[in-house]
Amino acid sequence: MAVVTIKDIAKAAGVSPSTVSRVVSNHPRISKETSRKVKRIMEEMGYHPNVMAKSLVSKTTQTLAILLPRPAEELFKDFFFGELMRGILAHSTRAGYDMMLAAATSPQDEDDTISRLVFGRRVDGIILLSSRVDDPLIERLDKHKFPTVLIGRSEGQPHILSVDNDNVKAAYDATHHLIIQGHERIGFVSGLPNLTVSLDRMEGYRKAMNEAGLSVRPEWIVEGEFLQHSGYRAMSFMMSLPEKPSGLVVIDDVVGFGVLHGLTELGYTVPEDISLVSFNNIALSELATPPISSIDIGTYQLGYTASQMLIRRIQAETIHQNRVIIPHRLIVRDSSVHSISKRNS
Amino acid sequence: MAVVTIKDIAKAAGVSPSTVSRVVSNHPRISKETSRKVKRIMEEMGYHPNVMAKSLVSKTTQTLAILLPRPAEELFKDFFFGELMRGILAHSTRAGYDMMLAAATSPQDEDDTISRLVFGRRVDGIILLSSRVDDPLIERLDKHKFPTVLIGRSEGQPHILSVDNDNVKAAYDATHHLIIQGHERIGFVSGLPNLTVSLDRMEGYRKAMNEAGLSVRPEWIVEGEFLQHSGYRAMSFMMSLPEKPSGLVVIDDVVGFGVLHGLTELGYTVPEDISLVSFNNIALSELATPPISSIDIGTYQLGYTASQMLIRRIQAETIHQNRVIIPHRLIVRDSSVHSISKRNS
DNA sequence: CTGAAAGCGCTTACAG
DNA sequence: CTGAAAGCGCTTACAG
Repeated sequence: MAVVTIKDIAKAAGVSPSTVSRVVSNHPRISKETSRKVKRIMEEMGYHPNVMAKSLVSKTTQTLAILLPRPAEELFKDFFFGELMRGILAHSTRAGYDMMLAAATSPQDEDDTISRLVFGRRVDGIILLSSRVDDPLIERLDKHKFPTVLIGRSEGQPHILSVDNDNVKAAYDATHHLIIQGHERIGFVSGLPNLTVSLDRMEGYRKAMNEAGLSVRPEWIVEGEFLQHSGYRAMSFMMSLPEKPSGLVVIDDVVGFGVLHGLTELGYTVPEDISLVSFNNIALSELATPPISSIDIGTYQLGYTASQMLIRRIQAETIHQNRVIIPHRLIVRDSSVHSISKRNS
Repeated sequence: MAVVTIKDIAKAAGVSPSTVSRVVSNHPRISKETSRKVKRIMEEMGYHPNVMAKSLVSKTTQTLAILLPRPAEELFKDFFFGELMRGILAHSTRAGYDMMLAAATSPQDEDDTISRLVFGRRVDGIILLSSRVDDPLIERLDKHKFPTVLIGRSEGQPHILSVDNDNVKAAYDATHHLIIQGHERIGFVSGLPNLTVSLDRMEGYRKAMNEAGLSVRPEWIVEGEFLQHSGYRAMSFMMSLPEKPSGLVVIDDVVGFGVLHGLTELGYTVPEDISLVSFNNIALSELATPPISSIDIGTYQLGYTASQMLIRRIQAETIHQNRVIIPHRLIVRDSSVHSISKRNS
């Protein structure tokens, strides 16, 4: 590729590089005539401004980064992630920002990545996915006042920008839904215990159970990862108990798929034997057999809003709320309700 | 954030900026002592090299871009994409490259994005997803000899680097599998006709049908998008025909989910009434009811290999094959086989 | 309305 | 082993 610089254009147009630069940035005090001529020459010679050089002087990169949580490998297996990306990209593209995807394989690696991207001034802001309890990273970014938006929540840094759901309430609603269907033995298939989302949903589950005066057996609570695999395992464990739950709240639809598959395989019927509600409402939940009841957490909105807040912050606009809660709603499907007429049974 | 530059370090260490630069890049002819001292001071002052400045002089960015096909919005709805990204990121991260995600909303926008990223020298190479027939973009990149890898194939530029499946053979295999199960009326639910993957799979389908002496009715071929929605629509159309197919080859698992759901809803049984094979083998395919037979196209490998080829190309290493074909294999599940004992029927 | 000059933060022959 | 100088491609006060 031939590299055409601003100097080449200047020479060809018989003006100074300063003038070319002003034409490129549509500076107001440039004569129409000069502007037209320079633009024509840029076109002819195939000029494209060097983004790096521009960044260096403007000290801005027009780029954001999404930092994938450590086990990025796993993350992508959860389909929830794609929807989140859609939301983030929709807004950032519109606002003229490029998006960088940074995967970190180890904590050490994560530190290096942050150093490179953030302190190396490669990006203007960063979106953090999946908040862990006591995440040192959040503290580090916060201390340096680097524009950051967290999807989730952080206990240590209450003033950090964040977008989240009310996960306590969401889990409460899911559990309550099973309770009013008459279930008394309700289990909870959770995610990794170091994720705030796991803690919050657990809390909502317990709260609903307590309020209803139902007891929570420790063996009805199983932790795992966000993989169908985990759902399968959790299910086989619970179904081996002398006193089995009759309803399950499951941390994620993919895990829910695993649970459902396992139950079917063991000959149980959903919802007759076991009722099921999970979270995230991924596109395939409604296509499961039976369709899975799920808490829609507004995944796309979550991403869109995160991008919006981050860009506002970068552009030093006033931000009215440091913490935005995206509303959730329970989508009731056949996996949790007997009374809905089964179409093919 | 306080900005510490190489000059600050130089001053504090009592050496020249050149020396600091050499320490940073582990230049061999720097005394152990100087190196140690400078490193200590960098640590103390919190020095991080400015990536933009480095790029400007080195003319390399250590960054790749993935250009999302135009309707990126849709793409993310297909779960296949996440797996592809996993593969791409796994390798690129390992090789020390950052990844940029570029979404283009319109053709115009796509051009601007390319100009900015490629000609603005913001990235060192680019991975193109989803090859369309006669894609002008491929030609443009190829003409400028910009390091590019295409996931898919391009008729116009046979020498461009590409990673692909043998989609003709894959569809042949899928169709043949139905044929040896005794099906004679087999339909094909395709994707958008401007994608090479749609064309190739269609060809394989026709080929298998022809070889077996089976006729292909035009109404048994339906085109749509890669969404469950499309599967649903295709299915209702075909099931309204006087002569319905008894087997279906479906371009994508997500579409397959839609087909399956629709069939179940209409009271058909799979595979007894209709047998089904689709492509991509996404994680949830095996959890469908019944589990969906699918051609595993090695999605992760596809991404991994693309990244590998691109980085080799950038680093000017010898590339033995311009075009790499990732092998596929048919995963037979209950959706296409009567004889497998149904666990719960 | 336009140009000359300085500078963004780094690297790298060229000398020594 | 180390430094001074030039330069990567751009922008932006400062003059005029």
